[in-house]
Amino acid sequence: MQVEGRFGPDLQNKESFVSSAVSPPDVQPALQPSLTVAAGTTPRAALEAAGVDLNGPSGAVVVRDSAGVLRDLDVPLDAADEVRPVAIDSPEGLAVLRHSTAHVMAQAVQELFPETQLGIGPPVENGFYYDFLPQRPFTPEDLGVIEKKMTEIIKAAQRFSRRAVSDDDARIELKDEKFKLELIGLKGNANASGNHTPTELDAEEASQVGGGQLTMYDNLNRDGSLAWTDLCRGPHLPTTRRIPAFKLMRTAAAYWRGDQANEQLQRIYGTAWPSKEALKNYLSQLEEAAKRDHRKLGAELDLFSFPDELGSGLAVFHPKGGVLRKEMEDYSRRRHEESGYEFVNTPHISKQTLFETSGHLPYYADAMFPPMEFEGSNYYLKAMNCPMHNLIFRARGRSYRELPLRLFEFGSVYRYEKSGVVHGLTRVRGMTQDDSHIYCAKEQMGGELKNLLDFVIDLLRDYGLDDFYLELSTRDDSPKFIGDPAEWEEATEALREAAVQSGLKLVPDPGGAAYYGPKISVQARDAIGRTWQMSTIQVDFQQPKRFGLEYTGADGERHQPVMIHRALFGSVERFIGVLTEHYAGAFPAWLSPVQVIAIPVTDEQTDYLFEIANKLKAKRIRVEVDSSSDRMQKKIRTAQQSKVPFMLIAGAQDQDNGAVSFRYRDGEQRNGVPVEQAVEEIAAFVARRANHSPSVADFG
RNA sequence: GCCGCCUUAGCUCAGUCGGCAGAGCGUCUCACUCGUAAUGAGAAGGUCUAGGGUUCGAUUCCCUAAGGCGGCUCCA
Repeated sequence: MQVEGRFGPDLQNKESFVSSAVSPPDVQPALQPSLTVAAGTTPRAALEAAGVDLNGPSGAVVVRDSAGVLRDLDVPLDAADEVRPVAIDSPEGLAVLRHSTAHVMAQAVQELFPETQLGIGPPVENGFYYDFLPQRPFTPEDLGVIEKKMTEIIKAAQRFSRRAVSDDDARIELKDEKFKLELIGLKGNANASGNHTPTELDAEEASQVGGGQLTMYDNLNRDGSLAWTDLCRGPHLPTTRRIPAFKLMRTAAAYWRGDQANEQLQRIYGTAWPSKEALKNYLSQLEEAAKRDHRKLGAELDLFSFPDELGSGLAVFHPKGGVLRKEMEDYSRRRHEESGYEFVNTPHISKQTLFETSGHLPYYADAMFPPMEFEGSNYYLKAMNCPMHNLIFRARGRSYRELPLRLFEFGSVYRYEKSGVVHGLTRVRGMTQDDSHIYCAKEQMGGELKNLLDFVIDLLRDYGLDDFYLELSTRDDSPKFIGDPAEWEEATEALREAAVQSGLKLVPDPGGAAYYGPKISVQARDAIGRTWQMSTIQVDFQQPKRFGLEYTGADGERHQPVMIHRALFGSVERFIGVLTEHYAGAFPAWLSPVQVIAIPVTDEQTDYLFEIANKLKAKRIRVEVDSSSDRMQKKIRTAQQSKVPFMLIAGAQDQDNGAVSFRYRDGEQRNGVPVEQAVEEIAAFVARRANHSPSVADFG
């Protein structure tokens, strides 16, 4: 169970991608037949007797016993049992492969850098890492040297040999490994005091020591001599020879046990695969992902940049990025208008007292830009819009007849993100949220949340994202969560109901709520399977209280409204980043900064194309005529690289016929289309907001 | 914020073991007028991220800062 946990949803909240591209989610490996292992014999013997493959790219590397525990092939079972082989290319087999490769890497590191202390070395999505405390940090050149040493170890076909040890013996054996000693101590604590101690091991640490009997894994040379040893729960590959393909990827720093207060270790990440080909595929998928990087495409397509003069995490949008942004916003505004939202505007700065009222200060002061002192008051750049929307609600008495009151704003906020976390458009210091706050009566909350979730999903689909799952973030018993538990319960249930009703997969996220209320977040998978957190919907009982928000009910009494926060894009910047990567820069025609490029075969057709361009412009199509002195082929290449959906090409023949020729983004062409028809086709395609690239098949 | 690496023309990158810097693409000019992914020739373009230090001399070595990249931590 713990093994599954390590590769399950807990990894999905990171924006680590490629995973699902490599191994599609929810694919179950074919169930292996079970085999009987006699008491005192090894699983290997049973597998060999049954003719199970133990060497190929799908060969078995460990077995799963009847209790669900993974076991080494060469460790005899105490009692007879039914086991199933676990193939190296199954999710669990891959984890074993990667964990064993991590051991080989640690062995190589300690051989090359004998003073190096060991941290932990678990498998992770697509690979593994091992944390070290070396004499000096690793350099990129070190990786090559370590890889070479690893190859030697793999060629030596060292056996992974399991050996049980007592805690005391382990302490003696590992007296020079302070981090391992700490893990042994933690394991002891966890056993003594049961669950949920503050020092509880996480899944990755548990893979080192396990919960009960400690075990060591000895790497034995073919002559039986000891090459290396590590404290480890196992299981492992039979021998290092069973590692078909690996590569060290990068070095990084990581805090011991993930805590900023602890010592910082040097981490090396690697990847390992059941075949050279699988490794190659993985690496080319990484390349594909790199090609889609919105930071790179943003520069290439002239969409946006991050001038140093502005400071880290502050983007400027160029004209082409501006068009994209405007189209996105325009459509969003229209949909909000149709769905009963009212548009408001609020300033970017405010006196300190507002954020005191809202409760954001002092909790979030260090995530806000420092205040400016002015006329005896401290002014803050706003990091959130909600307090200002609350003031709008409170500006006059409110009636139940006005509820739900839905206030919407493209609100710019500024957050003082730490320097190390700023990343392209997805993590910035200045952003515009498509922010909305909905005030409703408690009785309306359930229905409002359902409608809201439908609206959100529907709108995301219109932008071409169509693969979603939801995350329900709830409170745990941490003291950071404030408010009445009954209210939490009610809001959580309302969110859960809305989520269930949506029919989407729901992943629980206990403890992940905001301090003031539970939330649903919508995760979207992009074109190459990476998941991104998009929209969030949050229930808040706190701010209405703090701001004293109330409305007069049908009963003539004053009531406190429920407040729902929601942002759909998250931020406009981030959404543009995600869409850029989703479409690899080849945006849907309706969002494309330039929708049509007209290319004359010779200069003779330039004026003719300008006339056609005018007809398109009359239909609000964004069109450019390439009247440069380049040759036609070059213009086509340039247009292709700019990823415009439509190229219109005209030569003398087209001009004589009052026609024009199409070249679509996929390189397909359609010649001799009458001008009026061509204009209509383009305008119609853009108007219907199709998200796929236009091609011949669309216009038959 | 922490650790490591990086910063040379608009972009991608060479290069100088310390002696006034180079390519391709892009830009501009001229010629070519061509039917679906690069016509040819020429020109312009750099205080080598910034500040300080060492040195006869620093883009190169050292220090500091800024920005970027990869992680960690964080993400209301």
